[in-house]
Amino acid sequence: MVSADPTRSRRWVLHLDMDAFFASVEQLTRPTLRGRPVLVGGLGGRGVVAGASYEARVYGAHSAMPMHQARRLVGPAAVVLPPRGTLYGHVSRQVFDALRVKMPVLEQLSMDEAFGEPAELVGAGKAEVERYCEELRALVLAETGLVASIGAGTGKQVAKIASGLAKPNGITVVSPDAQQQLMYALPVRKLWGVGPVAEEKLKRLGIDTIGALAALPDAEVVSVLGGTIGPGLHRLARGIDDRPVAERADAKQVSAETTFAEDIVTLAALRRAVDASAASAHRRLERDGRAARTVVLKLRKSDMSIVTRSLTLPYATTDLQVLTATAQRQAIDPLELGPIRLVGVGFGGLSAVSQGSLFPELDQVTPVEDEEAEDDSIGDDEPETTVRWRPGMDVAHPEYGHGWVQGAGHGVVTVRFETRSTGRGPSRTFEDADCDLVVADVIDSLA
DNA sequence: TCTGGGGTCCTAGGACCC
DNA sequence: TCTGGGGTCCTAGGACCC
Repeated sequence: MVSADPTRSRRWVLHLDMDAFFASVEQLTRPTLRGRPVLVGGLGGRGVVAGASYEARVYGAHSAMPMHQARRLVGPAAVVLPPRGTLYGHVSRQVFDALRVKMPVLEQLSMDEAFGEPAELVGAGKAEVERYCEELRALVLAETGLVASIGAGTGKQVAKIASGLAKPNGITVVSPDAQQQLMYALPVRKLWGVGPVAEEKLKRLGIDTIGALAALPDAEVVSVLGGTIGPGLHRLARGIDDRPVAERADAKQVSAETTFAEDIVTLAALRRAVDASAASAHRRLERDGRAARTVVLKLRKSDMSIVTRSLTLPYATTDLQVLTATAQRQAIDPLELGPIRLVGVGFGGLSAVSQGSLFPELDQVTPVEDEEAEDDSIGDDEPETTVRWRPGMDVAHPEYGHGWVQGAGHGVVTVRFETRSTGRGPSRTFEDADCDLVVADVIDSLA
């Protein structure tokens, strides 16, 4: 075993992971849902679970599972809600802002996960690390009302595995001498970077566990997993993981994509979808504040294969018309390509300043002919009942306050009036057209 | 009624430049 | 007269992560 530098080997890396984050935020802000099996995700036929409460996991539901399947597993008690991304982002910021006070350097992996490597834990013992993690958990709970689990170990890989073991609502500190025993027994898939493909390759060689991978000669690992990925994974398997914890750089691209309930089969329909995706990605670009040079069009066919086309402009721009036209230029007629289930537009080559063009003559955007613009505009949505209220929406009423739509249809809408601090609130039913009921800010549900 | 949406990184070929 | 080598940028696809 290589452990060259003793100060390195005594560092502690922490991995903090919010428990069932999306579902927990729903249960926090909508007290009626506490203790109930909540599924957050797409409601349509092609939706998948983005978050499942522990009450839902008991039935076997988990994230990335098709929603209809999760629903069937959980049964009639299931509460299915559309994601409230803005709210999760807001709470996520609360979590990590609070943590940064204690741990200034955080490597955030997603809305609900981050690594930390606190300087004051260098050389600390297990009990001290546990105390520290308990303080972090208390901090998160006090700040947000939510529960986080934390794993600790000599490196990122072990810390991440440890936080998985700590869930729900716990702490797992893996000391250096316990590390190998723990790791070697785990399936190789648990290694960060081993997905379905690498797992299958290793399986064919009879390599099922991290220990078996660790025991393989270097050369063999390289021949199976490649010269770039292979050596890194081999080191991780052997418990060598001195990757530093560092703040993430700015995003390299922003994108927006949509899967349609029914496949797109005409060019006109594809054009409309590209317009919508470009506009949506453009909103992200504006929030980001940078300009883009490269425009990527992504199409997923009905057989799930992905086709991408990209074009790089001579200069970076924030201009919606230019970016949209560049995306449109890359569209492929579904008559040639086949039915399309997903359309996405991404903007890359992001640079801080939006420069004017050095070559204005190149800026002529060849307008895309809007062939068949008129036809085909029916049939992409459900029957024309202007649905004002959808389940899961945040609403407000002058008398009852803030609430959320539990059910809508047949000319009436049922609203549960409650927020984080109210406890379980009353439900009331209104006429669809009731003027007192208005759409409300999702953040108000945290009150 | 199969399989979301937001990302990262790597590979590999061709164009182009010196 | 049949042929270099290195570097960068662009494009397309794919594995992987949460």
